[in-house]
Amino acid sequence: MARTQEERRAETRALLLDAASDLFAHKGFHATSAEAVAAAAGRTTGALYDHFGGKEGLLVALLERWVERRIVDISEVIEGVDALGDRLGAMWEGVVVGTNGANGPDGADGPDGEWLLLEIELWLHAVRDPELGMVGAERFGVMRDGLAGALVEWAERYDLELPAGEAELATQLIGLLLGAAFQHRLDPAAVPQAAVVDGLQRLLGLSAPAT
Amino acid sequence: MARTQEERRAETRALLLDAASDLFAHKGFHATSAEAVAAAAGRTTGALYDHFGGKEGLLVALLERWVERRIVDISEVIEGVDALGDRLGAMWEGVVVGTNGANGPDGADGPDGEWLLLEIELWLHAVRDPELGMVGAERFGVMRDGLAGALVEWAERYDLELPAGEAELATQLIGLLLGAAFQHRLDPAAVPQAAVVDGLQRLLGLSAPAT
DNA sequence: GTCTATAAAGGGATAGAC
DNA sequence: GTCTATCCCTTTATAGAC
Repeated sequence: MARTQEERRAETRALLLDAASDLFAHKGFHATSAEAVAAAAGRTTGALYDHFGGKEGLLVALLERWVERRIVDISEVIEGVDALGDRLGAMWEGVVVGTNGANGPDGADGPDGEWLLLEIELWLHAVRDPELGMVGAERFGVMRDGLAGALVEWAERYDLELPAGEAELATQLIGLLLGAAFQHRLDPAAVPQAAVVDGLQRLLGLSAPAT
Repeated sequence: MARTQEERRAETRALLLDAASDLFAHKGFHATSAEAVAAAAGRTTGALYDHFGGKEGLLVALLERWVERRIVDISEVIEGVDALGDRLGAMWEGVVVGTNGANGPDGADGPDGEWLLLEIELWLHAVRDPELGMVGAERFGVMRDGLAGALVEWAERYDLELPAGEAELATQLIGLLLGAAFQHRLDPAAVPQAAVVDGLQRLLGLSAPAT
């Protein structure tokens, strides 16, 4: 019954990270107090300092986790292409409605697009701090590589010719997804899913040629 | 010689706004103290509170200014199209290397891409606060409309057919520009100008068709 | 209209109890 | 391993001088 110390410690760590993930996304790093994070996690600041050494440590841990997250999803989507439009649509849904890592062992949470919020929050910190910047650069590198690889496989399987190098294409697709999500968040009606999917297809050279 | 009170007041206001623009971009809103803004502007907090009522007021003022900025540039660029690639390249340069409003009457400043930093910083605040969110939505609406109008003119003048509605195209072009800039900031080498211009052209239906 | 001095609050970090 | 209590610093905001 009684879990080991190690299990309990791991759980506390996870709870703190998830709480921080939520709060940093919704309120921002500086506007979130260490105590608020601890409280949201059902722990106290003592535990937080023991695990992460401070608020900054929490941010670094999130950044490291950041590198791994959502990469699988974004390239998996391309994989089994039946109707490309549907798949690209799902990809877009994932970006817009995406939750961050807060959905731990215990299931659903974070219905809104908090993924994007955390993404931007972490990006800002990565850009402002050279140390963290390298981590951020790595993250996007991994994302691009993953998507680029998926594009190559996809092109081979269906014997299609990519309109540009796969690395360049990956950069553009991710760019459009992010930039569209950016606008969508402020004004969803102005960025319908069809517009995004349409743009992605055009980038892939799949548009219906003009009349 | 002695300027009127009104002139001096306007100058103080401008100095404070420019200083806030810089600091909010580079350090973030919450990490910047009101006193730091005042000091950077060569004034004191007393003046700041008199003009803006507090740090929050400074943010709101910046957001309002935000709506107007950079819109002209982004659509002007499309206007006199000789070599489209060059123009799109200039557009990209403007986004990446762009300074914010800190280049007041006195000339050059802000060599790096602080425009993007402020853009993201303000976006985050706009997204988190419904009140500010409407201002942000307006900003992007105006940007899109401006670019959409320019696209229509451009298509008519050169008798080209746009591959999608001008509103949709504007959304996509701005999206790609932002998303690419986003990646570029963390890893410039991974996002060469050619890749961005190439993507923009493909979105405009101007790519060399696949073999 | 702007500055100086100060009050009041909030948050990060630590030490020691349990 | 986690919690409680506390110290100290920073920051916001104001009140009154110039």
